[in-house]
Amino acid sequence: MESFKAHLDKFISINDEEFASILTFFRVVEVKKKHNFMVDGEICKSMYFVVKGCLRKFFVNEKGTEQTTEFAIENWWITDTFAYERQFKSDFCIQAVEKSIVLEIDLSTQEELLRKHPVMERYFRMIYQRAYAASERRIRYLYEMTREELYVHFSTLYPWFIQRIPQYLIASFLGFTPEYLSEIRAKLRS
Amino acid sequence: MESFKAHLDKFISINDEEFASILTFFRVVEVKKKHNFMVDGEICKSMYFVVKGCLRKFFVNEKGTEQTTEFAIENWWITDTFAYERQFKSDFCIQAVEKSIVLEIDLSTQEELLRKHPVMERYFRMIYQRAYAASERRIRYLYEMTREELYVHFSTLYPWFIQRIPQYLIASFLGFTPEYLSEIRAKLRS
DNA sequence: CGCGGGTTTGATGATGCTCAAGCCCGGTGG
DNA sequence: CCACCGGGCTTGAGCATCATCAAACCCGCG
Repeated sequence: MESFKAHLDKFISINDEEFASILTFFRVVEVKKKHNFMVDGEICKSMYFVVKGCLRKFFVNEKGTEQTTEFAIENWWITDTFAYERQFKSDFCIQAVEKSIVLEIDLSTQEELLRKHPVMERYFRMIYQRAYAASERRIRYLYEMTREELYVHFSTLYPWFIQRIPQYLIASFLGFTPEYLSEIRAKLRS
Repeated sequence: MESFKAHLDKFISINDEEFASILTFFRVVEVKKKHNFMVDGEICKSMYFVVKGCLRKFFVNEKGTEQTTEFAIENWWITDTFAYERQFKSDFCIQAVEKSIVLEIDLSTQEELLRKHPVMERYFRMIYQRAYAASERRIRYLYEMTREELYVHFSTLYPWFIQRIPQYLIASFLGFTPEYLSEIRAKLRS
């Protein structure tokens, strides 16, 4: 869990004992590809921090196809924030894209953690601030770019990610059909 | 500023002296319609809390039309979070849609505030968490719904807002042209 | 009364989806 | 080792959604 410590160090300063104590609030989970952390219709109990691997969040639209709205790779948190905060049923699923190692925490444990370690209040403030900022930009891109531009932008920004993830998930994340992605790629190739 | 106190009370508990002290970190700004709080290309120095009125954030796309990405009404914060956090140039503008009263705070003052009143760390954590959750849902809607559905959804959820704001801004916010909004409305009318 | 910003209408065309089919390739069982 | 899946990627035809452009209209306001 050194990578989690290194991650925390980017936002707050804690010593080793403190970190050890903080760690006790989390549960380490190792899962293989396609493992479901969360299923829609059930209470969103936990949030997940990716130590290694990759998760995705998706929903099933009225046509029955899975629509990916978020990926989480190393050092990212993922959950259905709205449902988590209120302990509601989620209408999302969270699934492992690869074999992954994840830290899990549930709401009451997190509250306990925040009480015992108020510095974590600052940590989560910064994490959410960052997440929100990313989200703001993402929304802008969705407004600003055509599907083709989205793909080009994404693949130049994260070429390694394109390699790592199957194309139909990329298409699903960018909000279009695999067929159309295929067309775009063909066009770019020529 | 009782409304700001009432707003804070929803998240944290503070007494009157504490609130008075907190208030000193903010600057109260009264502006009229069309006032520009932020202009693109300039450093994003502050964040803004709307006490009364309505602000919007927009950018100008390559065709020269303004694209609204966010509204802030009473009890909402608004800024270019990414640029604010890093004190970068913003590529957004923030403008008053109506005559408004706003609380302004800049980054170093906010840091000072957080140092003096650590409870505000918790407040902002919750604010960002909420904002992020809203953003997540928004992204889902953008994936899930057609433009027409977006409009119907928005106008049933916030009918009073539709009254309050000119249509071309609604269209801009929902990501389509005023012409198309007009068509949708005509269709719904019949 | 005329001006101008906002809304409406309609014709035309691009973008991106649907559906159906074929292809490629790695894995599995015989 | 080969035959055969079957999942994912590709191709193409046809179609819906939505943008563009131009024009008219409406109405509040100076």
